[in-house]
Amino acid sequence: MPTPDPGRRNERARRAVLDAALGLLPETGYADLTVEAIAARAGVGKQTIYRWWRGKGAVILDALVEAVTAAGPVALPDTGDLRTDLRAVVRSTVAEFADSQLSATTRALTIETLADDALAEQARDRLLRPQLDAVKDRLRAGQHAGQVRAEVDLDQAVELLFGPIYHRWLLRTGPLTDDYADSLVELALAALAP
Amino acid sequence: MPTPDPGRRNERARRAVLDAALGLLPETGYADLTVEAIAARAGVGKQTIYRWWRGKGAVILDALVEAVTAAGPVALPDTGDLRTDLRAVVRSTVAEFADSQLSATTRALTIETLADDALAEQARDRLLRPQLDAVKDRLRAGQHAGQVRAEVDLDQAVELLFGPIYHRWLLRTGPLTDDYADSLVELALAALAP
Amino acid sequence: MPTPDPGRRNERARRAVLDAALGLLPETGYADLTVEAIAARAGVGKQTIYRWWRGKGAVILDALVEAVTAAGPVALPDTGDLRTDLRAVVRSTVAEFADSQLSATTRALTIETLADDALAEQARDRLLRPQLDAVKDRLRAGQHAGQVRAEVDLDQAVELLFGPIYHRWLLRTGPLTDDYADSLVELALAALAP
Amino acid sequence: MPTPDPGRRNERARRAVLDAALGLLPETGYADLTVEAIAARAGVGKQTIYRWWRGKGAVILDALVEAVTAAGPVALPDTGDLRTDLRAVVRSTVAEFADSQLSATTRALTIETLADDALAEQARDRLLRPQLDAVKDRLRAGQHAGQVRAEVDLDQAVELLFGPIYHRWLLRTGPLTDDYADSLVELALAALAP
DNA sequence: AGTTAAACGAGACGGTACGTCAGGTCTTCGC
DNA sequence: GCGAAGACCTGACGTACCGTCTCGTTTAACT
Repeated sequence: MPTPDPGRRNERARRAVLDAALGLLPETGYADLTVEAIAARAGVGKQTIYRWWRGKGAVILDALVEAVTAAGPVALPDTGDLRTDLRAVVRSTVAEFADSQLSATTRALTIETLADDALAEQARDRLLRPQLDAVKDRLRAGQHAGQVRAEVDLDQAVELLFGPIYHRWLLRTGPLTDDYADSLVELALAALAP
Repeated sequence: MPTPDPGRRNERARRAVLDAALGLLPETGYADLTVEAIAARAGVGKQTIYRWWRGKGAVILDALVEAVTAAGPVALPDTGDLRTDLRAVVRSTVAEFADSQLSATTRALTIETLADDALAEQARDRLLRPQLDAVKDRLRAGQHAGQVRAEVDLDQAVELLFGPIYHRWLLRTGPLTDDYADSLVELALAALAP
Repeated sequence: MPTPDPGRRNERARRAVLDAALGLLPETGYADLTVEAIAARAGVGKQTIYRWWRGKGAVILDALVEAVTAAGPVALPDTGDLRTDLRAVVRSTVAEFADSQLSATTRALTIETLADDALAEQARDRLLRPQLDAVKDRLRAGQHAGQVRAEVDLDQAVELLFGPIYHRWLLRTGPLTDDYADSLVELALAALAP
Repeated sequence: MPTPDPGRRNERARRAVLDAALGLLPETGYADLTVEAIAARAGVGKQTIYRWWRGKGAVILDALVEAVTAAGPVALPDTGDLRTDLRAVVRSTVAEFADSQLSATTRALTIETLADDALAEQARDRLLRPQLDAVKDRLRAGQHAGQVRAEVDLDQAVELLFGPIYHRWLLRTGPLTDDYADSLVELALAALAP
């Protein structure tokens, strides 16, 4: 089965599949989402899906990447005040996890990610990395400005900011509110500041 | 067909199911684990599983709770030095996530947890809470000893310690080593110290 | 996959499948008959069909055998006059092939028979043999009565009577009427008579 | 999209398709023969097959007609001795059905013929009729020579000769040997002779 | 000790979705 | 504009498990 020729790919079919997948996700939930349903909704043969994707996980990932990249490049505001900027990004991240609609999507992808290493890599590099890198860049600027200790590993700093959110989201150990976001930023700043 | 009588439950069957589940998990991976396979391996009728559990997720959860509880009550050392004690617990947690065998189990439970709220609660309360509470207790002691700021929310403090590990584990963004554990503790201590 | 235990077989499901198959056959034609449709019509899972039969051919065969056996044992009249008796059986056979309903069934089975040796054997032994043997018995009686030459091979005699019908049916080279049946009997008798 | 212009037809493609079909037939058996496989083997697009033929049945038929007509016009020997001449043709027909290679082809065509009336006509007229007519001609000569009763319907006579062979072949009720052919001729002659 | 009702093993059942295969149509090139 | 190549939609294939439902067969509590 020689890989199919991407040059001959039907763009309409591709779009229809991605749209159908994104549309079905909140309706049925990820666990009950089936390739068959995506194909039906998209008006596409199942084979057309299996020709271009490895399964529903890959479809969802592509759909999300598409949706995110369509939103344009990620960039953090740099008001000069690190606290303000971090509050903005952490608040919006917390809100994203709190939103049941968006959260469903994240949940879907996380499940698939846990079961498929190749997919996990893709999700990390194509979806999350740009987000995380943007934060990292802002922190680097803060480092140059003397608001973050020079010896801090910025990757760890990013994880310090977002890891607790994942923890609370996965374990449902507390509310995901703006207040929570703010106090999280305070803790993180305390850890990073000179 | 009301709830079956737990008094008449066959202990041997229960054990066989839990053992079979735990045994199959690393062999097939969680996604490919089936109730049918568990029943076959356990030499048990499928109905016996469905009589006592809601599905494979519930079986796995029970199996893990059993395994953990067998290990005895959780308690953190209190050497008086907070840094030392936290290093110990964070190192061991990181090691647990790094171990591919144990990690598979965690992965399994996380997947099920993401797809089933009731199960998530159970997992949180019966499996994780004891762990987290132990750490929280140690931090409270530190607070009394003046090593942790009084106004710090200890739940958040715990999340600050373990959240980054989840982040790194889920996203595979870096190595899970003792060094990493130590520097994580440093960051956290910086955040918590007066 | 050790053969399933026939003792546990569900008779209702068996009947439903056979009835559905027989009912669908004239509606869709054999070529367009699908296992899926049989299962749906019978209100049965596909697996239940595949558990007990090798495919649609085997189902149809069973259905026909059942239908034929239900009609009771085959026996030719023996009026003493061989010509009369043969005319009766040949006429009815010709009529059977002429009838588009019955013919569809025969056609179905013949197709499957041509593509599956094991099925061919079954069809021959369970469906046709009784018919042919009955004729053979009648011819043997004629032989004893001196109406058929002693040295004639009775199997060949039977083939001489029915072979031409198959020929005309397969090749559609002429009408299948009572007149045809009668003149066929005349030819055959001329061949067999002393 | 009316019928394509036969003038522009690519002869090489036509030949390749027919050869591929004939070559694949004994390898895969008729039931498992696919248009896709024929196209692949012939190095031809599927559409090229569907443009010129209605399906695999039509391809096979054309291939066989081609093969037979290539062998030149059919003619029966007329040695003056009807028995001798019939033995020759019946023996060769029996041998043809006995040969597993040739038989596969006949089987293929018979299946298709049973499922497609239009094809059945074509097969009868273009493939079989010449054969049967040749025998009929020889019988007519015998009739003129007084070896066959005048009132015998020659079409039926032909069927009397070949029908039993079909019967035995379809039902696998006995061997297809020269001896069988000879005794079949004897029976037929007994039926036809004055 | 004998009775009886439940849990048990086994596995057939009606279903749903899987991932594959081929059918027949449509589209894109190159000649 | 035919022909090659092959992607497309369709729909059946045969398989794997689901969770439910009988079946006898233990097994353990109550006569």
